[in-house]
Amino acid sequence: MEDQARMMSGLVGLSGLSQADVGDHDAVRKQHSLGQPQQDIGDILQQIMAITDESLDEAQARKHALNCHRMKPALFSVLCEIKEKTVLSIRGIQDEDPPDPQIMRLDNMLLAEGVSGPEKGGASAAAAAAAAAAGGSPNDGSIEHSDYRAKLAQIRQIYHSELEKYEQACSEFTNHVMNLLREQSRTRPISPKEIERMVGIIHRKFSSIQMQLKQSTCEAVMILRSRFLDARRKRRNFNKQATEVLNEYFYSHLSNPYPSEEAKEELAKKCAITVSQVSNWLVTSGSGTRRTLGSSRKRPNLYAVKTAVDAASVSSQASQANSPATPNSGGYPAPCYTPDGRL
DNA sequence: CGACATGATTCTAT
DNA sequence: ATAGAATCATGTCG
Repeated sequence: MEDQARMMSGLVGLSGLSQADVGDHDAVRKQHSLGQPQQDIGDILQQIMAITDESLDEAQARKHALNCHRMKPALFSVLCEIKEKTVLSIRGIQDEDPPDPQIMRLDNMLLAEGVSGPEKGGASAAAAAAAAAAGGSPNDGSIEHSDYRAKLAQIRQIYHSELEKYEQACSEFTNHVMNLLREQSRTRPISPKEIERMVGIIHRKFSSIQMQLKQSTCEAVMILRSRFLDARRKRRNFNKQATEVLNEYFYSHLSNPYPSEEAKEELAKKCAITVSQVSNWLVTSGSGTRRTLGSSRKRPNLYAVKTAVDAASVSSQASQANSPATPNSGGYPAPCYTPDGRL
């Protein structure tokens, strides 16, 4: 409202009309009806004030008429002048746009999971999957892994296509608004700064959509993880050779079944399993052995291992040892089952 | 299909 | 913090 008053006074100065003349609409109309040329300004103002009450078509026609009006450039420059002053006052309140911490968290997670960021799956993942499918042992978990990768790639793809859609929509809308503002800037003063600010506002509005997208993607990844990487659900028995190696180690180190990291790595490599699997195995087997002698729950097959170890000591090839599924009907060698006579 | 085997995880006592 | 026990969940075999 105050702007309007200032605008009026600006125009007054421009056109030479007195303040009283502009303020008094009846007087303006009277003067207009008298056909005095200076009354154009008052007339324009009237039309501008009334434009919002008109229908779209009418307004459009009126706009065009006003645009062609001979006083338009003068009016426009005054508006610009006024705008220049008012813009200075709003300049301070905007600017800072700290990145949303929530978005940052989501971004970090997506990056960590390999959903966003550089394409690192791609060919190598496909190759790994192919290798796993072709020759991988069914027990080494690589099939699950490749399955996981495939699903992750799927999520990744959906995420990117959605993000693309989002970005397209956002830029389309931004462009639309910018064009609108540019077009309007022919009739009212709009500084580039203002357009920039509007773009910022639009982006902020859109970022909530982006957040939703990222959030649901994160959720999908979490669900996928819990389903696929929870090895308990995807337990696979180790292959024969692996259990043999582990058993052999276990019984030759019964006195101290806590291998160093290097030793575990060695075992893991031999058995084609992970180090943590080796640890797990030792934990379960150890407690199982101590716990189950005499119970129905047999952990490592002592008889088989003993023979395996014996055989290994002769031929250094434990492969021809009795199968680990050796009959337990014969029972365990009872309390003194350790090769080194302990326990 | 049910019982057992077994790798992984969680709980507990030290 | 850690070892060991208990438990869980899935695999395997008859």
